[in-house]
Amino acid sequence: MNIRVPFKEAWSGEADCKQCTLRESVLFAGLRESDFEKIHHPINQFVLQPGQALYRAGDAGDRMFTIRSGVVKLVQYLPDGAQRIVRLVNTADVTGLEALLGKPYEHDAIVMQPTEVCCLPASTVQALSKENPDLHVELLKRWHRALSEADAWLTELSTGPARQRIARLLLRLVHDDANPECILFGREDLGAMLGITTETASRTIAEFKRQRLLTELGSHRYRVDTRRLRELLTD
Amino acid sequence: MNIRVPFKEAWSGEADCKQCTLRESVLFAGLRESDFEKIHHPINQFVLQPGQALYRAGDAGDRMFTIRSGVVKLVQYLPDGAQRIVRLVNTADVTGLEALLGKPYEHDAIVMQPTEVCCLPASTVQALSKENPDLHVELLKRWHRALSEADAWLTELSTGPARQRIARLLLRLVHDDANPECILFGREDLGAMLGITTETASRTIAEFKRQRLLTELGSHRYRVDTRRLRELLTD
DNA sequence: CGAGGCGTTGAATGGCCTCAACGATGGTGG
DNA sequence: CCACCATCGTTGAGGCCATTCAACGCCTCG
Repeated sequence: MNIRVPFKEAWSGEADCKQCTLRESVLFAGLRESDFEKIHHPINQFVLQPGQALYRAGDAGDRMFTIRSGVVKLVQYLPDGAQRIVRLVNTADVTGLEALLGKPYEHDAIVMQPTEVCCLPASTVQALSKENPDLHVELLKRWHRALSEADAWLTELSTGPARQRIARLLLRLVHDDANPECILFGREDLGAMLGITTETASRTIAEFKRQRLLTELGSHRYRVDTRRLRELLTD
Repeated sequence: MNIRVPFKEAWSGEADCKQCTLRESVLFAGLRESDFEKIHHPINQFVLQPGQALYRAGDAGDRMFTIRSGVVKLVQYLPDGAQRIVRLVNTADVTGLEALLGKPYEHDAIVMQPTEVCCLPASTVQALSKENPDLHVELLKRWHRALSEADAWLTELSTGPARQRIARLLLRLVHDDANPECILFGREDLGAMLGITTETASRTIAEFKRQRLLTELGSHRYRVDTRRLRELLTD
């Protein structure tokens, strides 16, 4: 289904980390002038399209990825073929941290929207982090963040009846409470995130629309009635 | 229900990390002779009894804990009171890593069996890790391990029907395939781990016993028919 | 001996899954 | 430009599985 793309086809340039527009929030935020001189391998940038894989579970982990824009899903599979989306990776997040320890990737990382990524060779990050404690701390923060996310997915998105799970997911997807909009995923992905079937996901979303908890704005965009959704969770 | 215990009551001595019997597998495995001199605060050891809390969600995170023996559950709560066990911490694992970043703990850490712990002040670990890259890597490994566990709990223990979840949990609890025994938890904890009710947990365990997939050995110990359990997962 | 905690079991309900059909949408090729 | 097909979302019917509420036995402990 999802085709792995030779990175060449998606290559979109060589990054200038010093000038990076995400510099504030990005892994390399704490780098000093002198550190940049130690980056010998160029940092490449890519653009990927929905359905393409950033990496696959089991691949030798030799690089990490900073998401500059877009969304990536991390997918794990059970022996019987069942799949579960374990986490989402958003703008300014780093994924593929396993590479830092020389371990193979543990998920399929599959792009859900057009996505720009920077590709950080594990060896480069290893070398830099040996001498720069700030980067060190920054790495721990990323790992902490991933773990918090993982725990939240378990308690919020895999607990209770389907309506509550969907409600919690929607509230999670709305970043700005003043402008409560979000982009919703395909029903299959919804199911894989919440541990329910695509039909149940579809039915519940449809029901929310009828109850005007959701208003469709076109092209997968929805307005969310956060207040009533929250009520639904406390009753 | 679970009472927080002033650590004084459980205090069982001051650790000599150099002579630690877990030295091989423990966080401080990579420490050099010279590093030990930098440990100014003593490393305290404690013994806790089932039901006691190592720490509580929201507590200021100022120390991390190495489990020397026993099992600790990490619990998260939903606003409506529902609770979920998100991970277990076993012998030689470290918990409370949040403290390293100065963040409050994110779970209740509650002891399930009589448990020995070492208490590592966050400041000590921070200081040591600034200068010792081995400890640095060791920390990343712990974090990686926690994250892998978290993902596995989601895909293996929170996916599919109750029977499969329990089967997967049992297989996970058996460490030695040649001697397939495990210690089983209370039904309430089982439910909280798997996202099912205590009744369903009880019913399923009882059914497994009737089918001789499980044989009770007394005091929560069970013999597990790993082969037939695995078959159950692939059909 | 009584009380409370824990595991088990029953009956009934309801929610979710399965299987199936159908409409809408969007991209492709004639 | 339109017919065609594939994909995706929706909806229905039926059945199973898990939940809910309840009762009961067992054990430990005060």
